[in-house]
Amino acid sequence: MTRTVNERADAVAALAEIFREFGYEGASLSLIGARTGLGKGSLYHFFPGGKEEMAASVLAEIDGWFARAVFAPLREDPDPAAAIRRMFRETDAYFRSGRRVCLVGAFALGDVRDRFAARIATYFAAWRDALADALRRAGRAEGSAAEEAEHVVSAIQGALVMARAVDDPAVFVRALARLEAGLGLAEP
Amino acid sequence: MTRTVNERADAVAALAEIFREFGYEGASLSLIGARTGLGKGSLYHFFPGGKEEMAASVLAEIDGWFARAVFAPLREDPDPAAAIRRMFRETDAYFRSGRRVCLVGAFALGDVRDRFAARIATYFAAWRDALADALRRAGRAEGSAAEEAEHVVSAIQGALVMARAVDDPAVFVRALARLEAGLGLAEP
DNA sequence: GTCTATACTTTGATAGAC
DNA sequence: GTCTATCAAAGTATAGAC
Repeated sequence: MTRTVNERADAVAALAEIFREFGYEGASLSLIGARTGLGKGSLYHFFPGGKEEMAASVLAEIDGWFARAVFAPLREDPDPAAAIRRMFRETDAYFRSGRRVCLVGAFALGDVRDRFAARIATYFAAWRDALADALRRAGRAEGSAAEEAEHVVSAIQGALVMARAVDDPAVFVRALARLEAGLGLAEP
Repeated sequence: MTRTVNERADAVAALAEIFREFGYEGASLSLIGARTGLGKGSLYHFFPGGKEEMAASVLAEIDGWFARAVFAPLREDPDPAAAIRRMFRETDAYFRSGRRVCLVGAFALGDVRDRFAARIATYFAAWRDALADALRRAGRAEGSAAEEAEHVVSAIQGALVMARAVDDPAVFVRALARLEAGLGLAEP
């Protein structure tokens, strides 16, 4: 039994890795079938909308994970500095210390930008705004918080690009450390 | 006469825009034919290796442009601070103030990463090392110059990703200004 | 050099048996 | 739910006339 997927949630998780590795156009249905161990029949049973619905489901899953694990704490944790430190920890873990790319960023640069434009924009804006909120609650001035948040989110993306480009995950780890230190939060 | 391309160099320039817009897999030969006004026969006359040779030629052209306009001055200009300021100006112009994506970065995240891995890595490493060299010559300590250069190059990439993701080129302009100011170079 | 026509493969997607 | 068979369309690439 080479079956690796038993329900839709498993399928979405597997699809995420496949899209990360091969991109949207590069992930053919035959490749997806081989990787998930699911035939086309099963795939279209889970995702009647075909490949586009598969990718949309993956993006929704990513969005949901970040909303729960990162954005919500940034907005709601009574200790905003702790929430920001947690953001860096979760980000490092999620991106496997630079060995995993950001699918949303890859889609933003790639051929499917327009197809998922709304969801891509929402993901980045939500991250930036949640971080700005935490910075404000931690005592930053309005304008400074917004600018700093935009910088951190965009620099994280850049570190993922460069880590992958030069094939050195340490680039990402160094960037996270530098960004966190640059915010000058009190240690717990 | 809808012909838009008269020689190989024109074809490479047109191909660069097409790959930027649609990605490698998304740029089909029929699309390329339609955009360049060249038939398949002409395309295979210019690029016997097919699409892969087209993309490789584009990457080589980009690499060459940056080497001449940015990397060489960073290494050779007797005034390293001026070369760094020039780097920011050229980068802003090249990426159309955030309206153009970096094809090398897009390839690094995308499905063709492995195919062009060597050239992608070289581009990023050359930029980082040339900038570190200029920073060193401008008086930075060894370790600080390398770290700062890595940060600037990766943050530029991230700003391009985010500008595209939220569809706001101003993100890129703000990032360049912040990075340049952060280097604390004397104004000319 | 450039075009048209075409070979051959793979794509995403559907239908129907079980 | 899952499989096999199959579809039409699009993919890259080649051949040959001009």
